[in-house]
Amino acid sequence: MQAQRRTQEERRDATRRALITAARRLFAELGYGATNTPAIAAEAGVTRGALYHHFADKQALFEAVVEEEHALLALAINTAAEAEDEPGPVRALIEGGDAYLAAMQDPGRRRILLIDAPAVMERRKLDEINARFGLKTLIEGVSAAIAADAIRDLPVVPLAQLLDALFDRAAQAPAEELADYRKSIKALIRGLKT
Amino acid sequence: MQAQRRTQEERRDATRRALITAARRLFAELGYGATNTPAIAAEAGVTRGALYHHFADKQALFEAVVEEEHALLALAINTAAEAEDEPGPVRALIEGGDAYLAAMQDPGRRRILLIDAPAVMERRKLDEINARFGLKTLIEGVSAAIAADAIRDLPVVPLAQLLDALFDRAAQAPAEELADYRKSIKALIRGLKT
DNA sequence: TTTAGAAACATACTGGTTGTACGTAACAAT
DNA sequence: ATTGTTACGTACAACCAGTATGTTTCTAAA
Repeated sequence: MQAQRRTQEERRDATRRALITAARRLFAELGYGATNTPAIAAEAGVTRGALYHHFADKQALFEAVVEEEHALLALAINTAAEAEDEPGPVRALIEGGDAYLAAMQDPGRRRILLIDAPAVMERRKLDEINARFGLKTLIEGVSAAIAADAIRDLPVVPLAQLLDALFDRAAQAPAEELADYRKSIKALIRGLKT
Repeated sequence: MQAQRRTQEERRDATRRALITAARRLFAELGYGATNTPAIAAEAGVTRGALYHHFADKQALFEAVVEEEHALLALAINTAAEAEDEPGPVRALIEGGDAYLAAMQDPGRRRILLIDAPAVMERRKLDEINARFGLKTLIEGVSAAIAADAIRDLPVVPLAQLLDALFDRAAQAPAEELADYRKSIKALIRGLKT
């Protein structure tokens, strides 16, 4: 079969995409440690040479996966948020959290973002990604709520981090207990009302 | 030098201790992934043969380290708790949290318990250890607070998990922001009051 | 107190994995 | 066409986890 002529950028993007997709699949299913580069390359239909041409090492590939997964997650949440009509700032926080929990129902996504990423990536790098995506929305939400005098005046970033921690933990709860977690989270957030 | 005669149990305990201590040092400093068994054995002053005689694999050694670290953590917290005189159940939760945060100021401990353990160990095993130590205390505290009608009636275990998540996140905050985190946590818990 | 057996190690080896060096093919520019 | 550059493929070296096997130390019974 004759290889069709492609521009370098097309070639590059295609194999990068194949690699990231394959890696995401395997990282999600097996975890970072149990996933090896031969398997990733095979799943992507390329050789390890291609992998190490596009990514410095296995960790760099993982970081690319994490970045994309965060972007997809943010997309899912924002999509859900735009469907809602403007509620109060406290309700917005709770509903945003619900959207987050819904988007986190994929076990692979949990494995990558909540379990492996903190262990594999440098703290700084993960924080930076977080700041650009999920946490950013939360900080804005908390800020708005405080500005509207809807919740107590507390340090914004720490409070946002804590709410983030609540949702992260709830996301890892067994599905049948999710409702109880949501109930408690609602109570915790509502307790912040002025 | 003549090897003094030791009982098997003494030999066994001594090398197990040396291995766990050495492993704890290296896991704390380098993380699980970057720590290799030759380094652990060298640091412990034994060979890898001894390591694999006492532990099934690297992961089993790590789990032993986690178990001990959790025990030490619980010990530190309980010691601090007994120094306090009996406060109200809500104050008890907050002060218990402060003791936890104080005991978590060791970066190696954070690395092992909060970063690596969730990624390395099976969920079930880690949950089981948690249930025996830190979380157990929290569940009791939450239970007592609800029984005393000091906080709202919410599902105990989920709420305890969520509070645990709060403290875990706060423990990972930069030292200079710890005060802000504690302030927000206090507000969140106090907001649960009936 | 010798001796058989078991437990506690040490040594040697194997398979697998990561990262690199180097070679080749595809595209780009002149 | 050719020359350089980017995208890959192949071969290799280092390392590491785990195992198999040998050796030493302790235990206990004869």
